[in-house]
Amino acid sequence: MSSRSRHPRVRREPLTRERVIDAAIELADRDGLGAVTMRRLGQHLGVEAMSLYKHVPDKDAVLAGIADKVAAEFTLPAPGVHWRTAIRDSSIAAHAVLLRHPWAGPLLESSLDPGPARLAYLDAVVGVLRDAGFPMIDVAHAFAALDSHLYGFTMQVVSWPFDVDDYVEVAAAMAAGLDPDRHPNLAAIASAVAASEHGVPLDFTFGLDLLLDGLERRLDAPGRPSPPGLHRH
Amino acid sequence: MSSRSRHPRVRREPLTRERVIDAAIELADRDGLGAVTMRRLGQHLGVEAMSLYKHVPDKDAVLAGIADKVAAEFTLPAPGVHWRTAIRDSSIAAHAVLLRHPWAGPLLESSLDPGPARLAYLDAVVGVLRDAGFPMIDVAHAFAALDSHLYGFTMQVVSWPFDVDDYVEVAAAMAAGLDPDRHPNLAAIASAVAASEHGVPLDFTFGLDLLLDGLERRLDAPGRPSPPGLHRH
DNA sequence: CAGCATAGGCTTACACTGTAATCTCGTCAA
DNA sequence: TTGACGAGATTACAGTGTAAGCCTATGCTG
Repeated sequence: MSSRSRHPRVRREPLTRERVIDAAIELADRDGLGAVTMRRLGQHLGVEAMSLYKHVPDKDAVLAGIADKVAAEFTLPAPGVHWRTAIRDSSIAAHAVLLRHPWAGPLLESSLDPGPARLAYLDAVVGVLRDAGFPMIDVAHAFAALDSHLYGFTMQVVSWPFDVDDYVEVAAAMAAGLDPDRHPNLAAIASAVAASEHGVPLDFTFGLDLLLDGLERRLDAPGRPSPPGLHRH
Repeated sequence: MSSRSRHPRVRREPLTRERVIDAAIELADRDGLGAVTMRRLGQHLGVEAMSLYKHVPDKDAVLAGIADKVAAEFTLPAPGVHWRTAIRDSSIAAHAVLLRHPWAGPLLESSLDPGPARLAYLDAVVGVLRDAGFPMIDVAHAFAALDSHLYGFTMQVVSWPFDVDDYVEVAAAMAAGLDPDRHPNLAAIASAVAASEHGVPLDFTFGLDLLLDGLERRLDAPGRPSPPGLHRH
């Protein structure tokens, strides 16, 4: 029986960096990153805004904190599996996480010094590529390309504010709004999407597999300065 | 001689949406997007903040305006050239433009309704892919992948606040700051980069060519549901 | 030429942001 | 019991976007 329970006064759970950051994630998930305000954050925790500063140096620290907590949701590439499978699966999982927290992409990609969770993820992916036998320079290149696809593609999808299921409907509206004389190709693609029942054409794995194919081929044909021919046009 | 010149009173050039947006671009290029403030923008134009609202509905319109003006700097894919060359060149050019305006990437990628310049670019790229003979669904996929790489990669590079030339130096500092026990692979790659004289390893064309290779192969081997085998692991 | 509507700038004001400085008070060690 | 400390509250300030209204030189109309 701690001294706390001896006092009948209702004492709310003490504030913590952890609790602050969790609350911030809730807020961001529910109302968007713009809703994460020191005052609203405090209000969400039943506390004045300035009290947060006892547990967090400033707002940037909150943002870095929630970014790294999202990175902690990433699944590390599985060890002992073919490098391609490991990377493919972890990339898809990371993409799914970023879709759950649509506000996190820019925070993660542009953070100058990554938090521990992101560092762990980076190290694991780089490790898989190294073990696969890629030369160091290719590891750097491959990693940059994979990460670019992850964040670039996710941001693209996220900027669609609509539910993924309404995709066909949105495409129809877009097709109707486009002038077919001025933008014939966009109109064509929009109406093609609108007419299809194929569901959502925004497939993360398309570009991912393109990259992985190229990397695999590069690994099989070493000495070649780049994928077969055609490098400079 | 217009009536204007008859008056000796120094009359500053009248405000314009165009002039507002140009000034905003100057501000953003010089001091970052965060410096683009209605008040500072007005100050830059010798005018009170509220006067801007006579030419622009709100700040979002300014942001959309400067985003599209950046898109207007893109080089459209050249017509009458092999599709791969056209896309490759225009992508590289777009990447260069985004490096000149490091703040523009997120604005362009996440703008809900693109401005005319961006629409023209999108239409041109989609047109090249269509003419190349890609089936419609692949056009959508290919475009998404290429755009993801463009913005994803650019954002990655841009978040490095250092001059590109100091890259080796930065890598050395990073290698020194990393715990080789906790992050052996990152430490290895950082020190490898630091030790090499290969200049900057962040090469936009690496991932780009990976994607283009895959697309080309896909075009040559139709009927195949995806690049050779290995699609699902 | 007289008069007036209007466009294009200015002033003020308000709600909201991050955060520095200070104050209060309950808890715990000596 | 005292005294220090630490967590929360209060107040205050500079800066943000922008709504509402004012003021005046311009240019059109009679």
